[in-house]
Amino acid sequence: MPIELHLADQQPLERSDAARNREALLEAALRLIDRCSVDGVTMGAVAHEAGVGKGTVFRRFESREGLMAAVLNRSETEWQAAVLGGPPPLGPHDDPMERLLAFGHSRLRINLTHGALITAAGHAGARSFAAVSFSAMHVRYLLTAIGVRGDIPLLATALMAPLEVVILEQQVGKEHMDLARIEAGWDDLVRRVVAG
Amino acid sequence: MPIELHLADQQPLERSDAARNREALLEAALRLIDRCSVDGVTMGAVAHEAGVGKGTVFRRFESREGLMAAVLNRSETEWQAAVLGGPPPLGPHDDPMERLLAFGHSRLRINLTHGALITAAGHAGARSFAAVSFSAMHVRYLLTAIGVRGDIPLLATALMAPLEVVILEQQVGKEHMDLARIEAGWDDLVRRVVAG
DNA sequence: GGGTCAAACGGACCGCGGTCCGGTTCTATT
DNA sequence: AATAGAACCGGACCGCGGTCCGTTTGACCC
Repeated sequence: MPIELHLADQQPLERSDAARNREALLEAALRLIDRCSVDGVTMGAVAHEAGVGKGTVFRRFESREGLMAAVLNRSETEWQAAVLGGPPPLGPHDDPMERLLAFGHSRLRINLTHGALITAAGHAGARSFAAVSFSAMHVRYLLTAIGVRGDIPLLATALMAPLEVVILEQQVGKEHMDLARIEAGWDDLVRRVVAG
Repeated sequence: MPIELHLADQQPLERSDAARNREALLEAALRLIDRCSVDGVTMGAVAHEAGVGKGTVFRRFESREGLMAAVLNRSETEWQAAVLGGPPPLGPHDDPMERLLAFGHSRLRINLTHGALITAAGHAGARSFAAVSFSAMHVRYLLTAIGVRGDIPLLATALMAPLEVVILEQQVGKEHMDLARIEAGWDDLVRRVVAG
C-alpha cells in the first residue's frame, strides 16, 4: 500500500507526463487563441499543436469549456490578486464606495476585452461553482462595508448582472453604446442602490 | 416582369408547400419538446418527425437557434399581447409602478419556466434584434411614465439584467434561493432605482 | 534492474449542427 | 394546357465536441 505522506497536498497527485502535457496544452491553446482567435481553438487543433492525442485534452480539461476556463484562470487570478492586494482604488483602501465603483469599471473592461473567452468558458468559468464566485463575495463585502441594508446577496447580483458579457455585447454591438456611457450608467445604478 | 401587387405584403411571398412544411416542422418541434425535453430536439429528429429532409429544416429556420426562436415566439407573442392589452396589473392601467412590478414577476416566472427553450433560442431569441426588444421598450416606457430621471435605456437594462435566464438559474440552481425571495429582491431593486 | 498496476495515452468512433448540390415541384405567364 | 424558371426538397457530406477502449508509461517497491 502506498504511504501517501504528502500531507497538505491536494488531489491524489499528478503524474509527471500528465503535468507536462497540461502545460503543453495550455500553451498550445494560448498560441492558437492569438493566431486564430477564440473560436479557432478546436480541441483537435489544440491536441495537434501540443503534439498529443485528442483524448488527452479531454482527460486533462474535461471539456472545451474546461480548457477555456483554465486559460481564463490565468488572467483572472492576477486580477483577483489586484483586487485583494493591489493599489487603490481597486485594491484595499478606506473608501468602500470608491472601491466598488472601481470594481465595476475594471470588470466592465475585462468582460468586454475577454468576452469571447469568458463566453467560451461558459458554466465552468466566471460564474459557477463552490456556491459563489470571487466577485460575488467581494461585492457583498463592499456593500456591507458601505452600510447598505437589505438582502445583500440579491443586491450584489443585481449590481453584477448588468456587467455580464451577454448584456454588454448587446449594448455595445447592437445598441451602439460607448464605454463611457455604460460606465456612467453603472455608477448611477450603484448610487441608486446604495442610497436605497 | 411580375407585377407584385401584394401591397403591404411582407417578404417576396412564400410558396404553399414551404408554408405547409414550416407548420409541420413547428408542430413536430413542439411534439418533440414535450416528449424528450428541449435538448432532445435534434434537427435531424425534427426533420424525421415532420417527414421532411434535414436541409428543409435549415432552409426554413436558418439554424437550431432560429427554430427554437420560432417555437418560443408563439408563447412570447401571447405574453406580449397580455402586456399590451391584457388585464391589470400586467396590462394597461394607471399605476405604472405597480405595472412595472407585475412585469418583473411575470418575466421572472416565464424565464424560469422556459429557461431551457430561451437559452436554446440564444441570440435569435428574447434579446436581439431590430435594435431593441419588446421588453426593453416596455420597461423604458414605464420608467418614463413613473417619472424616473436619468439614462432611461441604461436603467431599463439594469432592471432587466437580473431577470436573465443565466442569472436566475445560478440563483435557483446553485444558491438555492426560492422564487419569493428573488421576487422580493427585484421589487426592492426597482424601488431603489426609481427612488434614485 | 525487474516487476506490478494504476494512470495516462492515442486515435477510431459517434451524433449533432450545418452546408451543398442535383433533382423535383409549385407559380406565374401565355 | 404548356412552358419556364425560381423556389423548394432531400440526403450525402463535413468538422467539431465528446466517448471508448486497447496499449503504453511512469511511480513505487522489492
